[in-house]
Amino acid sequence: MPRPRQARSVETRARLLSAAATIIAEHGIEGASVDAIAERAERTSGSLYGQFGSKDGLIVELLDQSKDVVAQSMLVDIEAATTLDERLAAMWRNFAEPPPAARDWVRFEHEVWVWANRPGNEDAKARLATRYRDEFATLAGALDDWAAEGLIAPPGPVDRVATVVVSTLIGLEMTYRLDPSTIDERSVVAALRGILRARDGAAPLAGTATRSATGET
Amino acid sequence: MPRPRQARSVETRARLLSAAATIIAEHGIEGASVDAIAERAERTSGSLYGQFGSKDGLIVELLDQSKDVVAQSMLVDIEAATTLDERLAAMWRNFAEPPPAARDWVRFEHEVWVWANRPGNEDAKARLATRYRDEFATLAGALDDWAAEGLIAPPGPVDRVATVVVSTLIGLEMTYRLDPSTIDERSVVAALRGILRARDGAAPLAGTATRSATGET
DNA sequence: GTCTATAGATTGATAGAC
DNA sequence: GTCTATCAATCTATAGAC
Repeated sequence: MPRPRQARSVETRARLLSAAATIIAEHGIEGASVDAIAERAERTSGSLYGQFGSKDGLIVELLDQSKDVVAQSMLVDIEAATTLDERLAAMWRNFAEPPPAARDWVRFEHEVWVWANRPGNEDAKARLATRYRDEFATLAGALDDWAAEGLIAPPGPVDRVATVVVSTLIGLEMTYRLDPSTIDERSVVAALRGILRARDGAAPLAGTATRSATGET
Repeated sequence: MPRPRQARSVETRARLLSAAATIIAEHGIEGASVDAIAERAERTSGSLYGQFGSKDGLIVELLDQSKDVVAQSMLVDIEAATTLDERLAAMWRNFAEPPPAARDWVRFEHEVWVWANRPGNEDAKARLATRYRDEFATLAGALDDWAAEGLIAPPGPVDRVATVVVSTLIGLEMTYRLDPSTIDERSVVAALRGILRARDGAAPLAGTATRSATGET
């Protein structure tokens, strides 16, 4: 592993990674040439090879880094929300309309998913799978809390349900990306409530709601 | 057999399309060279340009064709199933483990989605969006029937719910593709039941509390 | 660690014969 | 409509100076 000791080296690395994320988000992995990445980072291709060894080396590094960017943004918004519906809506909005800083990374995720799933990239695929599992586990922790509060009654192990929830959000985001008019927040929240078996509260079309009985099981 | 010349042309077109779908499924759109496609079709690149004008022309044609292949396979399985759970499971299996004939097309769908979402391919994106909408509408018709039978109580317009259901299946399939061990059929069916507000079984719907089939937390 | 310069291979696309 | 032959552009990666 290369050990950048100088400040300039560290900055070069960061610049290259950032430039790569942006260009890949726009043109895809094969469409992002090494020269184009280096130019945007105000460096040269030689510098890129010095830092990452190869183009694939840079992609893998990028793949590991994107984890924090995307997940962290979502967790902050979830914590800020108070009601269940607000939390679910916050999750959705983080997928559908992520903050500008995370926008490129969301698009990058799609590019890297198809890339990692192609033959020859099994290493990256395994790495990406691990990363996903970590994020599922994070949400599972939150679901556990919500279940303890009596807000939801997950129809299975929280790990499994969390995996389903995140996968659902990914699929919805894809459809939304293709044509935003086909997905509305209300429908998404209703779907998530259904998956989580949310109890009463402000369900869009659900019937009556007495109120949340805490100690009931 | 009339018009042997035309027949050859028709076969060439079909061969090129089939070869392209296979190679793109494996190597992606940019990774599938015109020469490689032509070679697999036992033709030459000149033939490809004679038929489709350009590589992008072929992709668009492929995009339109894939519609029937994927959706048709699923509808057949749904009709064959009798109970709601069987239908939902059949839908999932068509995404997770499609029949060999459709396997390449599912992978192609992912490749074409990221490609169409990149700047410069807005035409293809609009075309793909239309195609998706058609498929959503098809499922919406089925959901209408199920609702009439009292099997489900969709929490919104069937068009919206159908869109959410298909999107959910797409997202689940992506996670499954990355690591099959993270998704099990039981969880998927439970999620779909939740989204559709399925009646009977473990969920009395209109009532307040859904009966928790699992142990408590 | 980063630069310049360039090698070596591959790409999408075209021209013209048949 | 399909083939052969080929071009110009572009790509990843390397070599060597500093």
